[in-house]
Amino acid sequence: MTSTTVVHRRGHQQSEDSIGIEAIAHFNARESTEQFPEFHDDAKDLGQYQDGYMPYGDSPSYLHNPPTPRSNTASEGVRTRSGRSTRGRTDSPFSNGRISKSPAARTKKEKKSKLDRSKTPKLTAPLSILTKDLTVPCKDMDAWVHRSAETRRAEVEKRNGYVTRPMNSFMLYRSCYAERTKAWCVQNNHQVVSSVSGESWPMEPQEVRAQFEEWARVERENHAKAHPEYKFSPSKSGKRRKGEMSDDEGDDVSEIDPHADPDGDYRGAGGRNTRQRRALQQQQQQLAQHVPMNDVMGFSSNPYYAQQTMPGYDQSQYQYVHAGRPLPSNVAFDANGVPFNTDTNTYIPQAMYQHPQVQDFHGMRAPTPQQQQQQTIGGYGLPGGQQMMAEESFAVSSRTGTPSMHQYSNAYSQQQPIYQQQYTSSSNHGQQQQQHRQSFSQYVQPTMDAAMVEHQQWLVDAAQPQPAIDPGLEEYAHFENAMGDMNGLEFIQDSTSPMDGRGMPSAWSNGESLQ
DNA sequence: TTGAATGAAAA
DNA sequence: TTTTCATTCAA
Repeated sequence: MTSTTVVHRRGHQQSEDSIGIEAIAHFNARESTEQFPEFHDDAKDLGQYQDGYMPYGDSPSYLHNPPTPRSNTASEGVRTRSGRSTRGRTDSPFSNGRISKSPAARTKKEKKSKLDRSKTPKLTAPLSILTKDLTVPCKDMDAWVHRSAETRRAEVEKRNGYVTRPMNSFMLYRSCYAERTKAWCVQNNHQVVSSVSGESWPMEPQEVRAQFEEWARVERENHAKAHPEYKFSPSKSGKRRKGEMSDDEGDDVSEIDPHADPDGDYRGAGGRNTRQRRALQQQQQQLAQHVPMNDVMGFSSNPYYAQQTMPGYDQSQYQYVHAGRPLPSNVAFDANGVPFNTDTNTYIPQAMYQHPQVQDFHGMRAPTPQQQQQQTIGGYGLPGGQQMMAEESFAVSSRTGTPSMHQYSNAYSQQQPIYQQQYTSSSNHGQQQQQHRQSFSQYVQPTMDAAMVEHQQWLVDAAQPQPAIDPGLEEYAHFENAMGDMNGLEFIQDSTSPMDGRGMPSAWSNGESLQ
């Protein structure tokens, strides 16, 4: 059975994709869910194109070569390490600035998200925010992409000579937040990480994505330097195209399957040369020092972060949920409002979160964006590229009149560009800045509350056993007899005291320790 | 999971 | 020829 994915032209339902976001979009949701299907694809491409492209478009200082936008890649002759630029197809010399909509401009492909969404939390905000206060660190991607050629070659050695592809922006992003995502989801499942990352990625503010795209560019570059001869050559093992005959050549080229665990740290393939491996591990450990993302990238200058230091915001949230911010997904609260992990039935260690910036309540001095930037980006001792990037992003965002339709069906994103504009443009005027910040807070406030409610609801739902059928329904009563104890729902109702409830629904028994 | 790149079908 | 599409593969 070939796993053919039928291409439904009609955007019959993007639900699977954007539904997570949709759930958040209290603002848009009410209107029509219909608007998405048709516009989704186009809007996506356009939006992405702009978003991905513009931050670099004007970049005077950093490589003239913008990273490729999205689907329509390589519009600028991207120099791939393969030497041969992508001029095979999309790189038509003609398509100057124009995305040709030709014959059957189709959605690239229906994606089959094979992940059971019920096991993953719906994101109400990007991971950079949701996991902001987790003590679990982000990976230091800057150090990662700047690995020396020696290190890179050593890695290859470790893989029996297999040269892996450089990570693209999303993979870097995913990697950066993997641990945090696991912590937040309280699951150690790479599929969940992928899914959550994928949902979060389009919600990330431009600065963040631009930063990862920049890192991806650096990664490609350094990868090329380390492996000049490398050329991506995917195996053709896949099924043939339409009319292709299926005859010979079914040879699978892949004899080396260097990877197995998609998520984790690579575990040595051949396990040879222990000494070398060990040295490498040390190297890697040094390189992969963990540094909080906010500090690394100055993301705290982002409105998202700024807003979380708002007294009003924190206060209300703090009152609402004791942690004062979105919590990991498998969190529920006991009768006293103390958070505990529904997965393990244990209380959540305090260390899991920084405590809300209570000091901000009183002192309430959120650093200005400039301060943040200088502290974080400038102080990080980078080649300066990042600082540029940040500035560019701001500049760009200020001329981005319209947020891309697709990616933001939620209130955050729709507001963000607008706010950024004000936020940035007023950076020289303390008063205005204050004012804007305030207004942003006011605007976002209800959103965040809604998000919290949403999340709370999710937590509650998630904490329930999975029986998919509301016991309250009469219909269920009928089925109950018919189905008997088939589902073994016995333990359901002892939710009175969640703490002593032994059996957790299988859905939560993801097992797998957190390393 | 997204994105970069490939090879081949389709226009 | 150029554009579109299905695939592979990075973790």
